[in-house]
Amino acid sequence: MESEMVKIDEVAKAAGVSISTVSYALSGKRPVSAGTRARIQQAVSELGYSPNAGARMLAGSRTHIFALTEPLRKDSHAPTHMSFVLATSVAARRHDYDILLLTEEQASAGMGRVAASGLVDAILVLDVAPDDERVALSRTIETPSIFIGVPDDHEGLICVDLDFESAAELAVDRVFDEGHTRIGLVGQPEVAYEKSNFPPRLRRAAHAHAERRGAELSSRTSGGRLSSVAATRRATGELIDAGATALLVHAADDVHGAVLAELDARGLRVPDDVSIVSVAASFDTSVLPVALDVIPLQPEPSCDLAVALAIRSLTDDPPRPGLHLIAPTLIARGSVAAPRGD
Amino acid sequence: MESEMVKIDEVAKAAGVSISTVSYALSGKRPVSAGTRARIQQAVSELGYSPNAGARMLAGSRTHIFALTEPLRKDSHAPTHMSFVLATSVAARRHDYDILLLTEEQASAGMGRVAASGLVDAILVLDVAPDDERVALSRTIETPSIFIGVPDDHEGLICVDLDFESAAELAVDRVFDEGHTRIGLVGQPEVAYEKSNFPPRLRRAAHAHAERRGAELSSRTSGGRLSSVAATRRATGELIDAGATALLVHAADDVHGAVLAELDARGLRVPDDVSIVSVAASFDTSVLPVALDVIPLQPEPSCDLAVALAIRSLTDDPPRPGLHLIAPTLIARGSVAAPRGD
DNA sequence: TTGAAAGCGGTACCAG
DNA sequence: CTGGTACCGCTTTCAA
Repeated sequence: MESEMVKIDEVAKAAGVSISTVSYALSGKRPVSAGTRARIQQAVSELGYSPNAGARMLAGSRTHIFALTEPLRKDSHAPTHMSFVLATSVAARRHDYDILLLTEEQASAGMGRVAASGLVDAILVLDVAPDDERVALSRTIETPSIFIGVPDDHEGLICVDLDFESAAELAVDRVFDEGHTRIGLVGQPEVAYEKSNFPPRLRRAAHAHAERRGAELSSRTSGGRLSSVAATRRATGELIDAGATALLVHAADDVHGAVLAELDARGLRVPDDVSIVSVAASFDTSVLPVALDVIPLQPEPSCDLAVALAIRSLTDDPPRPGLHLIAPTLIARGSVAAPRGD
Repeated sequence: MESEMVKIDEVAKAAGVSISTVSYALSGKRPVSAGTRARIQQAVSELGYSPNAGARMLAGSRTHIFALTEPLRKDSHAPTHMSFVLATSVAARRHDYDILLLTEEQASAGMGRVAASGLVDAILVLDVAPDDERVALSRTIETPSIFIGVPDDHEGLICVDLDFESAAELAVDRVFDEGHTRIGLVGQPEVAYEKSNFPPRLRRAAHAHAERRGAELSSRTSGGRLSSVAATRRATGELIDAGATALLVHAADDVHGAVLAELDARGLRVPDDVSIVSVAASFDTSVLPVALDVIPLQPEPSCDLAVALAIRSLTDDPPRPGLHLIAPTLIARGSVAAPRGD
C-alpha cells in the first residue's frame, strides 16, 4: 500500500482530520477520541506512514537516538563486549531508541561530534577504563552520558555497576554457609586499592561481613602496579598455607588463571580441596580452565538500567550523579563444596 | 568558546555574511572568496559551530547515516563479526558517515523502519546467510542496500565478496608451485553445490586451473545437507588414499578441524606430509589447532568497498546490481611445503 | 561572489 | 476534542 515516502498531511487527509490531530494521536500527548484515533491508525498502516526522522529531530526535542561509545579494541574480549553492545541495543529499542555506534578513535572523538550536532539524546559509555579519557569529554558536553562501569574519577558522573559490596557479602555467605571459616581473598594489584574506588570497598565489605559472620578472612593483592602471575601465585600460596579452604577472587581473567595454576601445582583440586568464588568478574568466565562459581557483572541488567537512566536523564527529574548499583547474582558452577573434614 | 548550541545565523553574524554563504562555504557547493571563507572558518571554530543533524537531514538530501544490519546471533563467532562491524564503521567515518546499528530482530525489522523514516541514506547488510530474509526486505524498500556476502538469491542485489574464482586459482598455484601435482579439495556439503552460487564456481575454477597447469585435482564434499565430521574425515581419507599431497579446504571452521583430525589420526603432519590451504574462509582461522595458509575474506577490503558502493549508490551513477569482487590475498602460515620425495 | 527567502516535515502552542 | 500555524535550523533556488 505504500508508495514513495508518505507524509503526515497525506495521513491527515486520508483520515479526514488535521495534521496536528494526527501528530497528537501518534504521540499521545493530547487526548484523541477513540473513533478519530482508529481512523488515523488505519490511515497510517494503509499508507505505511512513518514520521520523517529529520523532521522529528528538528521540530521535536528528541532525536530517538542514543550514541553507544565502545572502543572495541582489537585485543579486547570480543564476546563479552558484543554481549554488552547487544544488550544495550535491545534495551534501547524497547524504548523506541536506535543506537549510533561509535568505535575506535570515534569512541572519543565522536562523542563531541554527535553532542554538538544534536544527533543523539544521550550517550552510553561502554568498556569503561579506570582512567578513561571519555570521562573528561563527557564533562565538556551537555548531552547526558551514562557510564556502564566505574572509572577511577567518577565525580559527577552517572555510572551503572554491580553492587560490589553486596557481591562481597554474597560471596562470603556462599562459602561460609558451606562450612568454610577460613577464607582467602585474592584481589586486584596494590594500586587499585589506592587509586581506584571500588576494589577497597569490596575488600572492606568482605572483611566486615566475614567478621560479622564469625569467619576469618585474609586478603592478598595480585601484584603491585600490575597483576602478575608470580605475585598471584605467591599470594595464593600464602593464603593456602595460612589455612584458607576457600578463595574469593576479585581480579582479571589472567589472575584467575594464575590462581588455578598455583592450586594445580600444589595438587589441590577444586572444589574438593579448595572452593573458589569469582567476584564481580566483568569478563567471560567460561574462558577459564575450571568452571567457577561467579558473581558476574551481567550485560542485561546493567544495560537495561543504563538505558532507563538515559531516558530519565531527558526528563525534568534526571537521575542524580553517582553509582547506580545492580543487585548481585551468584551463578553456581560447582567450584564450591564443603571443606575437607581433616 | 562554545556556549549552548550555536546556530548558523550566529556564525553568519560573526563572520559578517549571510546564512547562505556560511552554508555554501561549509559544503563547498558554491565558490566562496578566500577571504570570506577564512572569516567563516574562524567564526565556526571560535563559536564551536556544528550544524544541527536534524536540520541537515530535513533540508538536505543526506542524513549522513548508514544502517548496519548484523544479527549478532549469540552463537555466532564474535571476533569475526566484530571485526566486520569495526571495519565498516571505520570506513564509513572516512566518508563522514555514522553507523546506526541494527541487531537481533531489528536486523530485519529495523531495515523497513529506518528506510521508511528516512533515517539513513543506505543500508549495509552483514553476516549474510544463503537464505537471508533481509534479501526480500531490501527489495521492498527504496533505500539502497549493500550486501557484504552473497545470498543464494541475489538477483538485483549489490553484493561484495571475495573473488572466489581467483582465490581458487591462487590456492592451486600456491601448492602447485611448491611441487604438488596431486591436489585434493575438501568443499562444502552437497547442497551448497546445488543451491548456492559460488561454491560451484570456486570448485569449477579450481578444477579448470589445475587442469590448465597440469595438476590432478579431485574434490569431495564435506557432507550431504550439512557438513559432518564423519563425512569430512571420510572425504579427507579418500583424497589422501588417492595420492593427494596437498589439500585445499573450502568450508566452515569445524570442517577444517575434522580434516586436521583425520590427518592426525593417520599420523600425517602438516606441512611435512600434507600441505593445506584454506580457501575463502570467512571465520577466524586462528581458532584452528594448526596454523593454516589461508585466502581469507578480510573485513577491511570488503567493508571499504561496501561503503564506497553505498556512497556511489547515492549519486546519479549508482553501481550496477551484481557481485563486486575483492582480489584474494594469500596469507602464508607455514602449512604448505614441498611434497615428500618418495 | 553574495543575499533573501521558500521550503523540508513534523511539533506544539494558541484558539475554538 | 480538534484545527490553524508559527516555528525548529539548514539547504538551495532565485535574484542581484
